[in-house]
Amino acid sequence: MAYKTKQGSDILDYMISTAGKHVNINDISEHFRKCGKSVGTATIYRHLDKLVRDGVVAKYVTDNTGSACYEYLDVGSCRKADCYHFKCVGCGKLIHLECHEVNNFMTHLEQSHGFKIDPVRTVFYGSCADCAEADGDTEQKEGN
Amino acid sequence: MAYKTKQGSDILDYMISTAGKHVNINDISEHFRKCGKSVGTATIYRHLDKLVRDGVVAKYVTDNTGSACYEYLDVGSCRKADCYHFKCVGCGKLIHLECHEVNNFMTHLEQSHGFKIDPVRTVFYGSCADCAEADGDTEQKEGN
DNA sequence: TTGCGTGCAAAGGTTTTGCATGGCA
DNA sequence: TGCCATGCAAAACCTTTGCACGCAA
Repeated sequence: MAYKTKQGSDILDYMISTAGKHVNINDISEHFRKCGKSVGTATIYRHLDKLVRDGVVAKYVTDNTGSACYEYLDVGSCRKADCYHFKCVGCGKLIHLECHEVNNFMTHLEQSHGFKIDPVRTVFYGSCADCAEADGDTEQKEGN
Repeated sequence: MAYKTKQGSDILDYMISTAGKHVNINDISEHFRKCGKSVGTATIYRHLDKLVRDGVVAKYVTDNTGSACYEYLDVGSCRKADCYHFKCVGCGKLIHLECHEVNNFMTHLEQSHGFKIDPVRTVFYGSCADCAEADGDTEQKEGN
């Protein structure tokens, strides 16, 4: 992607406009279709792939069935390195998790275990306060 | 699966024999092929699906490309609640992470943030010691 | 005998790839 | 003008489903 193209900008713009939300290929495709400008699926995949490699966008995979979802990482306003994600399997909410303990823990992992965690890729799954309360601990339903 | 069948037992036996390791559909298929008894893919999926629903086996999805991997949960001898997974994005290895700090951290998350983490679904992404060392390249080499 | 489990193949879905064309620099 | 990006369609992949047959109870 050495060249700056209309499609590339459109895709990035759309990702920025959805910062904090999660979108999948279908969402993006549909958005462009609604706007009258249809962008090929392959192009979307190719650009998203690059954005993910560049650390501009995060890719979250929750299931083999269904498509991956992507999220724009607002690297400017938020120190992404200290920012982890927690996804509630109950209600489907994806929550930003900013917490000193996280960093301490990640430092421990790196120093004692040699594991260098990538915040952009790592998602914690579990139940949020609301869902844990309403649900107890039994099996959860797909809330997505 | 109301009936007890040879295939069902074979699949469960194999899962038990690989306790602590991660296998995918292909591994299972190949194992049976080597043993002379070939089991249909659909059958493997169907049984694994049931085992996952029953909580006997965990299913980990790390990427949309590549197949999901499964792990027998030795609920008897191993406190699965204390067992997390770390996936190296460099070499693709999936590593068991057993560490007291993890538990402390998870407890903190639950008590201070109300997040109850599900160990079976949560996978940490990053670089393992080997890959972090040999870093600098975005390429992946086979580390298995 | 009843009806579930099996296995094959086809279908279903997402993602990737090949190739000719169009657009950026 | 020289390449890169695009877009279409086909391929590649994993997973699920339909259906006839075999096997467990």
